[in-house]
Amino acid sequence: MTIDPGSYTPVYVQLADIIRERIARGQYAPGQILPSEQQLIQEFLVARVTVRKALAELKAEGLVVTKPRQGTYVREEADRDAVVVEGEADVIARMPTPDERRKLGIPAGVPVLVVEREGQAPAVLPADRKIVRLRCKG
Amino acid sequence: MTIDPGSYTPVYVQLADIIRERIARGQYAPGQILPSEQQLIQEFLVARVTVRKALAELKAEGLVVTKPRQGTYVREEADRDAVVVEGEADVIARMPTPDERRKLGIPAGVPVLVVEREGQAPAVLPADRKIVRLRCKG
DNA sequence: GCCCATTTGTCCGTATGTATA
DNA sequence: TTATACATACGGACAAATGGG
Repeated sequence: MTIDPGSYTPVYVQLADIIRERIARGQYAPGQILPSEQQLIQEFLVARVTVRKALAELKAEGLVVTKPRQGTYVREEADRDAVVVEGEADVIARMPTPDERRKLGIPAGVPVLVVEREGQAPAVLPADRKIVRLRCKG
Repeated sequence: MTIDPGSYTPVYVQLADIIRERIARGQYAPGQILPSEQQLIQEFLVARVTVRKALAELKAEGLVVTKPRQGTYVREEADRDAVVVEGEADVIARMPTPDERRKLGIPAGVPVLVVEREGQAPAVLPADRKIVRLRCKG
């Protein structure tokens, strides 16, 4: 897997694809730190902005998280608690507002689940830690 | 609402906040085109990267979409079809893979809903056009 | 149909700040 | 203290497609 600067596919997309593939293969495992931006620059011979753009893609996908002045890590899947819904409900998903991100501690690239039930205020759940489970009585 | 370069809040965050506010107030309405990057550069006296970073934030939030060589538009909320699920099911949300984005035509900043049912392949639904409606038989 | 200005996309270089190890 | 690492922000350049006249 290598980068072709002459390709019509942007370099940062090619780079993101390569890193995504390495994560998928387990070469970079969950919780593990990725090579630093400098190391990626040297390995693939691209500019820093290009590396950062590739990493930004992976962040937006929720695949990695970056800790300032430490590094970029493969996101670990947390165990997700089930929020049990009995009866009727509508469930939507969307990206959180900045306020919701702060209050719920939601990292970049993670959506929220919104559960709407008759006569109740909508519940906003961080999708990396919650799932909605429908159960019927009987 | 103006930009303070001396603030500890990054300029691009301040700019994103301002534009988000204008969208919320309806100054920029759904479907409407935002000022071009050049216009934003001149209005707020910042560099182009800064404008682009602010717009990237709003894209990641699903608030705007950009059409290459045309402009950046306030995303219009489409009517969402209800996918009715009866019986037991788990519903999760996550960002789509690049493959899923292509196949389902999902814009940036829009998650997918995944419905998992016993003995069935998971259903992957674009969250900007679908909602999951949970129902119990009876 | 053709030309041209506009607009976003991509890519590079450089500099400074600041927290971490 | 020093080196490392990411974050922010400035600058410039070229490509490619759209849209208006």
